[in-house]
Amino acid sequence: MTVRTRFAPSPTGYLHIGSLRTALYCYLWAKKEKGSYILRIEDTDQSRYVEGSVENLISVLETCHIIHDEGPIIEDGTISEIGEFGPYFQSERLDSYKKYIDQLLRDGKAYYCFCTKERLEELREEQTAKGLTPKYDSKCSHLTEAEIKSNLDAGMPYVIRMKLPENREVVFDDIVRGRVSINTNDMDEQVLIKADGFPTYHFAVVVDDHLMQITHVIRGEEWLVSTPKHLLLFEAFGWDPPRYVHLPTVLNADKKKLSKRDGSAAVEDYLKKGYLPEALINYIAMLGWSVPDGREIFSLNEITEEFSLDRIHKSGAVFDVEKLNWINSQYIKTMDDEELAYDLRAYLEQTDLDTDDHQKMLYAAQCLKDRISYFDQAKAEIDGILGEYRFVGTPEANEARAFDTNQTLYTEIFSAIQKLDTLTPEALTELFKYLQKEKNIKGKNLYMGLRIALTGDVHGPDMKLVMCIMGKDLVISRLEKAMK
RNA sequence: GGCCCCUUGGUCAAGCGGUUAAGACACCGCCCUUUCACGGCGGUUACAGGGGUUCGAAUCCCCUAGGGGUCACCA
Repeated sequence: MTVRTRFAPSPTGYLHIGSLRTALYCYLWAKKEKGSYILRIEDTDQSRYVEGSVENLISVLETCHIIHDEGPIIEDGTISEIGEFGPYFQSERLDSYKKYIDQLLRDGKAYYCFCTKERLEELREEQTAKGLTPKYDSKCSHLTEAEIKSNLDAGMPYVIRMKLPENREVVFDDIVRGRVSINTNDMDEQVLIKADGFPTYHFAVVVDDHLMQITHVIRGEEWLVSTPKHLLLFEAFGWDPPRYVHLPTVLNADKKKLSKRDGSAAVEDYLKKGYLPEALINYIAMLGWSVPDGREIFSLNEITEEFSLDRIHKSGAVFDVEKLNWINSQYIKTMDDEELAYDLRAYLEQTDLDTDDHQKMLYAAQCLKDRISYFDQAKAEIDGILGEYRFVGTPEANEARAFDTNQTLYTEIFSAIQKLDTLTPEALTELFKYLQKEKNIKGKNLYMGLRIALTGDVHGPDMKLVMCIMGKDLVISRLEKAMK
């Protein structure tokens, strides 16, 4: 049987890091097995719909190279669909849900419920007060046919609930969790169709996974305990259920579920900060999955080759930005200067560096390549070079000023630089080599003083590249200032 | 609180009855070096606790503790 997986987000905002991993694993498993990966939009809660979030979702997944075989796509700014199992928006599948809920109703596997929200709330309060687990009391399942008809005729609002067998142990074999067992007595008679006529997740997911011939449901751990309900529904219809794969939670540093409040839980945030999609995907893939030999840097294709569901971890994993930084820096190091210079443009626009000056951008790329972990850090580095000249009064800088004493040396550098047309690393290397030899001066004494004179700092990237980025004019004017 | 799930260093993790318990990030030290960084070398740090089973347990079973998830007409 061909493997078919699906990622089924609801369009309620940005794409969460944890969701990205779910999507990635769905994609990986489908590709690994030469199957299909489907994107389905679970928009059954109209009140939570966020304008533009579908478009955003699709574009973020696309930049991360997680491309679906079926589902909504964006062409020329408008949304259309590819695949033979559509529509892929649940809000457009209401006919299917209607058909199947009627079947359940006929078979006595579901029933109308006319209880008001007020009664449900009171019930909950009572149960909670008694220390019981809140749960619907099945009142409406005892309604006679005549009562139901008259309620319906009277136009009473209603929901449809699923009928649960009593005291039955529902057991299933989750691919990462193993055997999981839950008793129906601990379950609630879930609403399947809401008062507005829309299905709940629990109903829609079962109908759609069946109709779309999904073979593996790969989703977050938060669905683990509701899986028996879904299984019971599959059983009620006489359908074969898919295999289930419940992924461990992505945690924050406090070992709580990573959320918006932790700063960056949105994939877009990382993309904006200048993390490479390839690196992000690489890191995310390793959060909860690994290979025996310990390799950690993988391309998407390589991960696909190696991927297997049985190596997915059971316990939650803390999202560690430090490690992400390291992985991303590894990717940056493999970029060539042209590539890096191009990517850096957007991040350096607010600095004094002329991003249209290709040569200088190349110098910037060279000198930042193994200093930054992600692109956004480039700004501070360049500001440190070109920004406000600062003879900062820090103790560190003051101490280092001890080097800044050889005025004749600077005079010599000054005139040598003035003779150069433009500054190049080669020309500067030659100049400094000559000076070191002629003046018998230690590299440290030469460079340190120069660095302070030019940048007012004691730390920074390679001096020659710094000077090339500054350019002849700025170097000269700062030297003049330092010599006074 | 009920139910379900989880538990190897600070973090990600290898391990699936016999290992000196890998590796990576982070941290510390040394080397390289014009500083910082990069890189190289080395180091500190772990099987939650207690019972079993076994000649032998990180690996199997039980209990305890801790953590997480879930208990909506949200997904």
